[in-house]
Amino acid sequence: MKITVAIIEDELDIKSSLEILIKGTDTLNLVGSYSDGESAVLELPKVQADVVLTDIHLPGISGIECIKKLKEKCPKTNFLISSSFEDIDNIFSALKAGATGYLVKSTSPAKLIEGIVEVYQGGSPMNSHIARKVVSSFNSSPANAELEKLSTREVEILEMLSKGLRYKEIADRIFLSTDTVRTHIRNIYCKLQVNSRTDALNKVYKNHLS
Amino acid sequence: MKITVAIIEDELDIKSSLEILIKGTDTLNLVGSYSDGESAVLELPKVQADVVLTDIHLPGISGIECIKKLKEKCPKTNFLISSSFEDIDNIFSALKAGATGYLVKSTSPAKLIEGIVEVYQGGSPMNSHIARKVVSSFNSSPANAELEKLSTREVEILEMLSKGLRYKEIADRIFLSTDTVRTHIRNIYCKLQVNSRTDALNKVYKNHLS
DNA sequence: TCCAAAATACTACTTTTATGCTATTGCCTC
DNA sequence: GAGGCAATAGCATAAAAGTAGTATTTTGGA
Repeated sequence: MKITVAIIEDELDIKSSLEILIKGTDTLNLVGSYSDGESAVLELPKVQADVVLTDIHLPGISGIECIKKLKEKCPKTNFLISSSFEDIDNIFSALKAGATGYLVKSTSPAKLIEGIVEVYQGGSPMNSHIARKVVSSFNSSPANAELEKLSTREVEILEMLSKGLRYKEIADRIFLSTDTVRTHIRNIYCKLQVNSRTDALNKVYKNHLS
Repeated sequence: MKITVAIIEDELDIKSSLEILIKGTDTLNLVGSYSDGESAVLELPKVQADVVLTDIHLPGISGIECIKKLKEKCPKTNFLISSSFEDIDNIFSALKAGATGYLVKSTSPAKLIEGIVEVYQGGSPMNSHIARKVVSSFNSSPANAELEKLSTREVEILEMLSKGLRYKEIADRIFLSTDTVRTHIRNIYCKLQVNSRTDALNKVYKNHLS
Protein backbone atom coordinates (compact mmCIF):
# COMPACT_ATOMS: atom_id res chain seq x y z
CA MET A 1 0.00 0.00 0.00
CA LYS A 2 1.37 3.35 -1.02
CA ILE A 3 1.62 6.25 1.37
CA THR A 4 -0.91 8.90 0.36
CA VAL A 5 0.60 12.37 0.30
CA ALA A 6 -0.76 15.88 -0.16
CA ILE A 7 1.13 19.12 -0.48
CA ILE A 8 0.36 22.73 0.27
CA GLU A 9 2.77 25.13 -1.39
CA ASP A 10 2.17 28.53 -2.89
CA GLU A 11 5.31 28.90 -4.96
CA LEU A 12 4.29 27.25 -8.16
CA ASP A 13 7.69 26.09 -9.34
CA ILE A 14 8.42 24.44 -6.00
CA LYS A 15 4.92 23.01 -5.99
CA SER A 16 5.32 21.39 -9.40
CA SER A 17 8.72 19.97 -8.60
CA LEU A 18 7.29 18.45 -5.44
CA GLU A 19 4.46 17.00 -7.45
CA ILE A 20 6.86 15.47 -9.92
CA LEU A 21 9.06 14.15 -7.16
CA ILE A 22 6.21 12.48 -5.29
CA LYS A 23 4.54 11.14 -8.41
CA GLY A 24 7.85 9.72 -9.47
CA THR A 25 8.29 7.80 -6.24
CA ASP A 26 6.90 4.26 -6.16
CA THR A 27 6.02 4.17 -2.52
CA LEU A 28 4.15 7.48 -2.55
CA ASN A 29 0.81 8.43 -4.00
CA LEU A 30 0.01 12.11 -4.49
CA VAL A 31 -3.62 12.64 -3.60
CA GLY A 32 -3.80 16.39 -3.28
CA SER A 33 -1.94 19.55 -4.15
CA TYR A 34 -3.00 23.00 -3.03
CA SER A 35 -1.53 26.43 -3.33
CA ASP A 36 -3.24 28.01 -0.35
CA GLY A 37 -4.40 27.03 3.09
CA GLU A 38 -8.07 27.75 2.55
CA SER A 39 -8.58 25.23 -0.21
CA ALA A 40 -6.47 22.69 1.64
CA VAL A 41 -8.65 23.06 4.72
CA LEU A 42 -11.71 22.46 2.55
CA GLU A 43 -10.42 19.57 0.52
CA LEU A 44 -8.11 17.61 2.79
CA PRO A 45 -10.79 16.18 5.10
CA LYS A 46 -12.23 14.39 2.06
CA VAL A 47 -8.86 13.05 1.07
CA GLN A 48 -7.50 11.90 4.45
CA ALA A 49 -3.92 11.74 3.27
CA ASP A 50 -1.38 9.84 5.32
CA VAL A 51 1.08 12.69 5.13
CA VAL A 52 0.59 16.37 4.37
CA LEU A 53 3.63 18.40 3.48
CA THR A 54 2.99 22.09 3.94
CA ASP A 55 4.81 25.35 3.60
CA ILE A 56 4.53 27.74 6.55
CA HIS A 57 4.22 30.98 4.64
CA LEU A 58 1.10 30.85 2.52
CA PRO A 59 -0.89 33.72 1.00
CA GLY A 60 -4.01 33.48 3.22
CA ILE A 61 -3.95 31.52 6.43
CA SER A 62 -0.54 30.17 7.38
CA GLY A 63 0.50 26.55 7.21
CA ILE A 64 0.37 26.49 10.99
CA GLU A 65 -3.22 27.72 11.12
CA CYS A 66 -3.97 25.20 8.46
CA ILE A 67 -2.64 22.34 10.56
CA LYS A 68 -4.61 23.53 13.57
CA LYS A 69 -7.81 23.49 11.59
CA LEU A 70 -7.12 20.16 9.96
CA LYS A 71 -5.93 18.30 13.04
CA GLU A 72 -9.45 17.62 14.26
CA LYS A 73 -10.81 16.51 10.94
CA CYS A 74 -7.79 14.47 9.95
CA PRO A 75 -6.61 12.82 13.14
CA LYS A 76 -4.61 10.15 11.36
CA THR A 77 -2.75 12.52 9.10
CA ASN A 78 0.90 13.32 9.79
CA PHE A 79 1.74 16.92 9.13
CA LEU A 80 5.17 17.78 7.92
CA ILE A 81 6.42 21.34 7.69
CA SER A 82 8.56 22.48 4.84
CA SER A 83 9.94 25.89 5.64
CA SER A 84 12.67 28.20 4.47
CA PHE A 85 13.38 29.23 8.01
CA GLU A 86 14.76 27.52 11.06
CA ASP A 87 13.69 30.11 13.56
CA ILE A 88 12.67 28.78 16.88
CA ASP A 89 9.27 30.45 17.00
CA ASN A 90 8.12 28.92 13.75
CA ILE A 91 9.37 25.52 14.81
CA PHE A 92 7.61 25.60 18.15
CA SER A 93 4.38 27.01 16.77
CA ALA A 94 4.36 24.30 14.14
CA LEU A 95 4.94 21.52 16.62
CA LYS A 96 2.38 22.96 18.97
CA ALA A 97 -0.13 23.13 16.15
CA GLY A 98 0.37 19.45 15.54
CA ALA A 99 3.17 19.07 13.02
CA THR A 100 5.34 16.05 13.69
CA GLY A 101 8.25 16.91 11.48
CA TYR A 102 10.02 19.99 10.24
CA LEU A 103 12.04 20.02 7.06
CA VAL A 104 13.91 22.96 5.66
CA LYS A 105 13.43 23.88 2.03
CA SER A 106 17.02 23.17 1.21
CA THR A 107 16.47 19.50 2.02
CA SER A 108 17.50 17.25 -0.87
CA PRO A 109 14.75 15.39 -2.74
CA ALA A 110 16.02 12.08 -1.40
CA LYS A 111 15.92 13.32 2.19
CA LEU A 112 12.49 14.76 1.61
CA ILE A 113 11.11 11.43 0.49
CA GLU A 114 12.86 9.86 3.44
CA GLY A 115 11.19 12.38 5.73
CA ILE A 116 7.75 11.62 4.35
CA VAL A 117 8.27 7.92 4.90
CA GLU A 118 9.75 8.48 8.33
CA VAL A 119 6.88 10.60 9.58
CA TYR A 120 4.46 8.01 8.26
CA GLN A 121 6.29 5.32 10.19
CA GLY A 122 5.97 7.22 13.44
CA GLY A 123 9.15 9.25 13.41
CA SER A 124 9.78 12.96 13.59
CA PRO A 125 12.06 13.97 10.79
CA MET A 126 14.06 17.13 11.32
CA ASN A 127 17.68 18.01 10.95
CA SER A 128 19.98 17.77 13.91
CA HIS A 129 20.14 21.52 14.26
CA ILE A 130 16.39 21.74 14.73
CA ALA A 131 16.33 18.67 16.96
CA ARG A 132 18.80 20.36 19.23
CA LYS A 133 16.63 23.43 19.48
CA VAL A 134 13.68 21.29 20.40
CA VAL A 135 15.65 19.38 22.98
CA SER A 136 17.14 22.56 24.38
CA SER A 137 13.70 23.90 25.07
CA PHE A 138 13.42 21.30 27.79
CA ASN A 139 16.23 22.68 29.81
CA SER A 140 16.09 26.24 28.57
CA SER A 141 18.00 27.84 31.35
CA PRO A 142 17.36 31.52 30.97
CA ALA A 143 14.67 30.51 33.42
CA ASN A 144 17.26 29.06 35.75
CA ALA A 145 19.21 32.28 35.59
CA GLU A 146 16.19 34.03 37.03
CA LEU A 147 15.68 31.37 39.65
CA GLU A 148 19.21 31.74 40.89
CA LYS A 149 18.50 35.25 42.00
CA LEU A 150 16.05 33.87 44.52
CA SER A 151 16.73 32.37 47.92
CA THR A 152 15.63 28.86 48.84
CA ARG A 153 12.58 30.10 50.65
CA GLU A 154 11.63 32.35 47.78
CA VAL A 155 11.86 29.53 45.26
CA GLU A 156 9.73 27.41 47.55
CA ILE A 157 7.08 30.08 47.71
CA LEU A 158 7.27 30.76 43.99
CA GLU A 159 6.52 27.11 43.34
CA MET A 160 3.43 27.37 45.44
CA LEU A 161 2.44 30.54 43.64
CA SER A 162 2.69 28.58 40.42
CA LYS A 163 0.19 26.10 41.73
CA GLY A 164 -2.30 28.89 42.23
CA LEU A 165 -2.23 28.82 46.03
CA ARG A 166 -3.30 31.94 47.84
CA TYR A 167 -1.14 33.75 50.34
CA LYS A 168 -3.04 32.28 53.22
CA GLU A 169 -2.74 28.76 51.85
CA ILE A 170 0.98 29.17 51.34
CA ALA A 171 1.36 30.53 54.83
CA ASP A 172 -0.49 27.54 56.28
CA ARG A 173 1.61 25.04 54.40
CA ILE A 174 4.94 26.34 55.57
CA PHE A 175 3.76 27.59 58.94
CA LEU A 176 4.35 31.25 58.41
CA SER A 177 2.20 34.31 58.84
CA THR A 178 0.44 35.60 55.76
CA ASP A 179 2.39 38.80 56.18
CA THR A 180 5.68 37.02 55.87
CA VAL A 181 4.52 35.27 52.75
CA ARG A 182 3.51 38.65 51.45
CA THR A 183 6.97 40.00 52.19
CA HIS A 184 8.67 37.11 50.46
CA ILE A 185 6.49 37.56 47.41
CA ARG A 186 7.25 41.25 47.35
CA ASN A 187 10.94 40.42 47.35
CA ILE A 188 10.48 37.84 44.65
CA TYR A 189 8.68 40.35 42.44
CA CYS A 190 11.37 42.88 43.10
CA LYS A 191 14.18 40.51 42.20
CA LEU A 192 12.41 39.34 39.08
CA GLN A 193 11.32 42.87 38.22
CA VAL A 194 7.69 42.01 37.81
CA ASN A 195 4.55 43.01 39.60
CA SER A 196 2.13 40.17 39.37
CA ARG A 197 1.99 36.47 39.93
CA THR A 198 1.48 35.67 36.27
CA ASP A 199 4.40 37.84 35.19
CA ALA A 200 6.64 36.16 37.74
CA LEU A 201 5.67 32.72 36.52
CA ASN A 202 6.10 33.68 32.89
CA LYS A 203 9.54 34.98 33.68
CA VAL A 204 10.70 31.91 35.52
CA TYR A 205 8.81 29.03 34.04
CA LYS A 206 9.49 29.95 30.48
CA ASN A 207 8.13 27.21 28.41
CA HIS A 208 7.42 26.48 24.85
CA LEU A 209 3.72 25.97 25.31
CA SER A 210 2.90 29.43 26.41
CA MET B 1 41.51 16.97 17.05
CA LYS B 2 39.83 13.95 18.54
CA ILE B 3 36.56 14.16 20.40
CA THR B 4 37.18 13.47 24.08
CA VAL B 5 34.69 11.02 25.51
CA ALA B 6 33.92 9.72 28.97
CA ILE B 7 31.52 6.97 29.98
CA ILE B 8 29.54 6.19 33.10
CA GLU B 9 28.27 2.64 33.16
CA ASP B 10 27.87 0.24 36.04
CA GLU B 11 27.54 -3.01 34.17
CA LEU B 12 31.13 -4.01 33.75
CA ASP B 13 30.82 -6.04 30.57
CA ILE B 14 28.98 -3.22 28.82
CA LYS B 15 31.48 -0.77 30.25
CA SER B 16 34.45 -2.63 28.87
CA SER B 17 32.91 -3.13 25.46
CA LEU B 18 32.22 0.59 25.31
CA GLU B 19 35.80 1.27 26.29
CA ILE B 20 37.08 -1.00 23.57
CA LEU B 21 34.72 0.50 21.03
CA ILE B 22 35.73 4.08 21.80
CA LYS B 23 39.42 3.34 22.07
CA GLY B 24 39.19 1.57 18.76
CA THR B 25 37.71 4.58 17.01
CA ASP B 26 40.17 7.02 15.45
CA THR B 27 38.14 10.11 15.93
CA LEU B 28 37.38 9.48 19.60
CA ASN B 29 39.60 9.69 22.63
CA LEU B 30 38.47 8.00 25.82
CA VAL B 31 39.41 10.24 28.72
CA GLY B 32 37.36 8.77 31.52
CA SER B 33 35.41 5.70 32.51
CA TYR B 34 33.40 5.42 35.70
CA SER B 35 31.11 2.81 37.13
CA ASP B 36 29.10 5.08 39.39
CA GLY B 37 27.77 8.62 39.45
CA GLU B 38 29.64 9.75 42.52
CA SER B 39 33.12 9.23 41.13
CA ALA B 40 32.05 10.69 37.79
CA VAL B 41 30.81 13.83 39.53
CA LEU B 42 34.16 14.12 41.28
CA GLU B 43 36.41 13.38 38.35
CA LEU B 44 34.67 14.76 35.28
CA PRO B 45 35.15 18.46 36.08
CA LYS B 46 38.90 17.87 35.88
CA VAL B 47 38.58 16.08 32.58
CA GLN B 48 36.12 18.34 30.74
CA ALA B 49 35.23 15.74 28.15
CA ASP B 50 33.48 16.83 24.99
CA VAL B 51 30.94 14.08 25.31
CA VAL B 52 29.81 12.04 28.30
CA LEU B 53 27.87 8.88 27.65
CA THR B 54 25.99 7.80 30.71
CA ASP B 55 23.64 5.08 31.80
CA ILE B 56 20.51 6.20 33.64
CA HIS B 57 20.36 3.45 36.22
CA LEU B 58 23.46 3.57 38.35
CA PRO B 59 24.06 2.14 41.81
CA GLY B 60 24.20 5.44 43.78
CA ILE B 61 22.94 8.63 42.26
CA SER B 62 21.24 8.24 38.90
CA GLY B 63 22.67 9.29 35.60
CA ILE B 64 20.14 12.10 35.56
CA GLU B 65 21.22 13.45 38.94
CA CYS B 66 24.73 13.12 37.72
CA ILE B 67 24.08 15.31 34.70
CA LYS B 68 22.36 17.91 36.86
CA LYS B 69 25.37 18.15 39.12
CA LEU B 70 27.86 18.19 36.27
CA LYS B 71 26.07 20.68 34.03
CA GLU B 72 27.33 23.69 35.96
CA LYS B 73 30.90 22.53 36.20
CA CYS B 74 31.11 21.22 32.66
CA PRO B 75 29.16 23.70 30.59
CA LYS B 76 30.73 22.66 27.31
CA THR B 77 30.17 18.96 27.76
CA ASN B 78 27.44 17.22 25.78
CA PHE B 79 25.63 14.60 27.79
CA LEU B 80 24.31 11.58 26.03
CA ILE B 81 22.03 9.08 27.71
CA SER B 82 22.35 5.40 27.10
CA SER B 83 19.37 3.64 28.57
CA SER B 84 17.64 0.32 28.34
CA PHE B 85 14.28 2.01 28.53
CA GLU B 86 12.34 4.33 26.28
CA ASP B 87 9.80 5.46 28.80
CA ILE B 88 8.69 8.99 28.50
CA ASP B 89 9.44 10.02 32.06
CA ASN B 90 13.05 9.00 31.84
CA ILE B 91 13.43 10.74 28.53
CA PHE B 92 11.95 13.99 29.75
CA SER B 93 13.84 13.98 33.03
CA ALA B 94 17.04 13.38 31.14
CA LEU B 95 16.44 16.18 28.69
CA LYS B 96 15.35 18.53 31.46
CA ALA B 97 18.50 17.69 33.40
CA GLY B 98 20.56 18.73 30.42
CA ALA B 99 21.09 15.67 28.27
CA THR B 100 21.10 16.46 24.59
CA GLY B 101 20.74 12.99 23.19
CA TYR B 102 19.12 9.73 24.19
CA LEU B 103 20.31 6.41 22.87
CA VAL B 104 18.87 3.04 23.70
CA LYS B 105 21.17 0.24 24.75
CA SER B 106 20.26 -1.85 21.74
CA THR B 107 21.87 0.76 19.49
CA SER B 108 24.50 -0.74 17.24
CA PRO B 109 28.13 0.19 17.87
CA ALA B 110 28.26 2.08 14.58
CA LYS B 111 25.17 4.12 15.46
CA LEU B 112 26.56 4.75 18.90
CA ILE B 113 29.75 6.26 17.52
CA GLU B 114 27.62 8.23 15.11
CA GLY B 115 25.57 9.50 18.02
CA ILE B 116 28.64 10.63 19.90
CA VAL B 117 29.89 12.53 16.89
CA GLU B 118 26.48 13.97 16.20
CA VAL B 119 25.96 15.31 19.69
CA TYR B 120 29.43 16.84 19.55
CA GLN B 121 28.52 18.58 16.31
CA GLY B 122 25.46 20.17 17.81
CA GLY B 123 22.85 17.55 17.04
CA SER B 124 20.51 15.61 19.25
CA PRO B 125 20.80 11.94 18.46
CA MET B 126 17.80 9.82 19.30
CA ASN B 127 15.80 7.27 17.43
CA SER B 128 12.67 8.35 15.61
CA HIS B 129 10.45 6.72 18.17
CA ILE B 130 11.89 8.86 20.92
CA ALA B 131 11.91 11.96 18.74
CA ARG B 132 8.22 11.52 18.18
CA LYS B 133 7.58 11.34 21.90
CA VAL B 134 9.50 14.52 22.42
CA VAL B 135 7.68 16.29 19.62
CA SER B 136 4.32 15.01 20.83
CA SER B 137 4.87 16.65 24.16
CA PHE B 138 4.49 19.98 22.42
CA ASN B 139 0.96 19.39 21.39
CA SER B 140 -0.11 17.09 24.18
CA SER B 141 -3.77 17.77 23.91
CA PRO B 142 -5.41 17.11 27.24
CA ALA B 143 -5.09 20.88 27.31
CA ASN B 144 -6.92 21.20 24.04
CA ALA B 145 -9.84 19.29 25.46
CA GLU B 146 -10.25 22.08 27.97
CA LEU B 147 -9.80 24.76 25.38
CA GLU B 148 -12.56 23.36 23.23
CA LYS B 149 -15.08 24.20 25.89
CA LEU B 150 -14.35 27.86 25.34
CA SER B 151 -15.64 30.19 22.65
CA THR B 152 -13.33 32.07 20.32
CA ARG B 153 -13.57 35.24 22.34
CA GLU B 154 -12.90 33.37 25.55
CA VAL B 155 -9.80 31.72 24.18
CA GLU B 156 -8.62 35.09 22.98
CA ILE B 157 -9.07 36.57 26.43
CA LEU B 158 -7.50 33.57 28.12
CA GLU B 159 -4.40 34.05 26.02
CA MET B 160 -4.14 37.59 27.26
CA LEU B 161 -4.66 36.43 30.81
CA SER B 162 -1.72 34.11 30.30
CA LYS B 163 0.43 37.08 29.40
CA GLY B 164 -0.37 38.67 32.71
CA LEU B 165 -2.49 41.48 31.32
CA ARG B 166 -4.99 43.09 33.63
CA TYR B 167 -8.67 43.34 32.87
CA LYS B 168 -8.36 46.96 31.86
CA GLU B 169 -5.46 46.19 29.54
CA ILE B 170 -7.33 43.35 27.91
CA ALA B 171 -10.37 45.56 27.48
CA ASP B 172 -8.30 48.24 25.79
CA ARG B 173 -6.69 45.81 23.39
CA ILE B 174 -9.89 44.36 22.08
CA PHE B 175 -11.99 47.49 22.50
CA LEU B 176 -14.40 46.19 25.06
CA SER B 177 -15.54 47.49 28.38
CA THR B 178 -13.77 46.17 31.43
CA ASP B 179 -17.09 44.77 32.58
CA THR B 180 -17.42 42.65 29.49
CA VAL B 181 -13.93 41.30 29.94
CA ARG B 182 -14.89 40.55 33.49
CA THR B 183 -17.94 38.64 32.29
CA HIS B 184 -15.95 36.63 29.80
CA ILE B 185 -13.42 35.70 32.43
CA ARG B 186 -16.16 34.69 34.81
CA ASN B 187 -17.54 32.40 32.11
CA ILE B 188 -14.10 31.01 31.37
CA TYR B 189 -13.57 30.17 35.04
CA CYS B 190 -16.97 28.57 35.19
CA LYS B 191 -16.37 26.40 32.15
CA LEU B 192 -12.94 25.36 33.37
CA GLN B 193 -14.19 24.94 36.91
CA VAL B 194 -11.53 27.11 38.46
CA ASN B 195 -11.56 30.34 40.35
CA SER B 196 -8.34 32.12 39.68
CA ARG B 197 -6.21 33.13 36.78
CA THR B 198 -3.35 30.81 37.73
CA ASP B 199 -5.64 27.82 38.09
CA ALA B 200 -7.15 28.51 34.69
CA LEU B 201 -3.73 28.70 33.08
CA ASN B 202 -2.53 25.56 34.81
CA LYS B 203 -5.58 23.74 33.59
CA VAL B 204 -5.22 24.79 30.00
CA TYR B 205 -1.54 25.27 29.43
CA LYS B 206 -0.39 21.99 30.89
CA ASN B 207 3.20 21.59 29.97
CA HIS B 208 6.14 19.35 30.60
CA LEU B 209 8.27 22.00 32.18
CA SER B 210 6.10 22.57 35.15
C1' DT C 1 33.27 38.73 65.70
C1' DC C 2 30.78 41.55 62.84
C1' DC C 3 28.35 42.28 58.56
C1' DA C 4 25.04 41.06 55.11
C1' DA C 5 21.57 38.49 53.59
C1' DA C 6 17.68 35.72 54.62
C1' DA C 7 13.72 34.88 57.10
C1' DT C 8 10.40 36.39 59.96
C1' DA C 9 6.44 39.72 61.17
C1' DC C 10 3.37 43.86 61.54
C1' DT C 11 0.44 48.03 60.02
C1' DA C 12 -1.82 50.54 56.58
C1' DC C 13 -3.49 51.42 52.10
C1' DT C 14 -4.60 50.87 46.99
C1' DT C 15 -5.50 48.22 43.14
C1' DT C 16 -6.95 44.19 41.00
C1' DT C 17 -9.66 40.06 41.00
C1' DA C 18 -13.41 37.28 41.77
C1' DT C 19 -18.37 36.59 42.46
C1' DG C 20 -23.36 37.37 41.97
C1' DC C 21 -27.11 39.12 39.48
C1' DT C 22 -29.12 41.33 35.61
C1' DA C 23 -29.89 42.71 30.79
C1' DT C 24 -29.64 43.56 25.69
C1' DT C 25 -28.37 42.24 21.04
C1' DG C 26 -27.37 39.14 17.30
C1' DC C 27 -27.01 34.76 15.35
C1' DC C 28 -27.99 29.98 14.57
C1' DT C 29 -30.88 26.07 14.86
C1' DC C 30 -34.80 23.31 15.52
C1' DG D 1 -40.43 32.21 16.04
C1' DA D 2 -38.80 30.17 20.28
C1' DG D 3 -34.88 28.75 22.64
C1' DG D 4 -29.96 28.72 23.23
C1' DC D 5 -25.50 30.46 23.04
C1' DA D 6 -22.09 34.05 22.26
C1' DA D 7 -20.97 38.59 22.94
C1' DT D 8 -21.82 42.70 24.87
C1' DA D 9 -22.43 45.74 29.27
C1' DG D 10 -23.63 47.35 33.79
C1' DC D 11 -23.76 47.56 39.22
C1' DA D 12 -22.37 46.04 43.66
C1' DT D 13 -19.54 43.76 46.94
C1' DA D 14 -16.08 40.85 48.94
C1' DA D 15 -11.80 38.77 48.73
C1' DA D 16 -7.27 38.58 47.27
C1' DA D 17 -3.18 40.62 45.64
C1' DG D 18 0.12 44.17 45.37
C1' DT D 19 2.70 48.44 47.41
C1' DA D 20 5.14 50.92 51.09
C1' DG D 21 7.51 51.32 55.15
C1' DT D 22 9.51 49.33 59.27
C1' DA D 23 11.55 46.00 62.47
C1' DT D 24 13.46 41.73 64.80
C1' DT D 25 15.91 37.40 64.70
C1' DT D 26 18.73 34.00 62.58
C1' DT D 27 22.46 32.49 60.00
C1' DG D 28 26.41 31.94 57.15
C1' DG D 29 30.59 33.79 55.62
C1' DA D 30 34.70 37.35 55.77
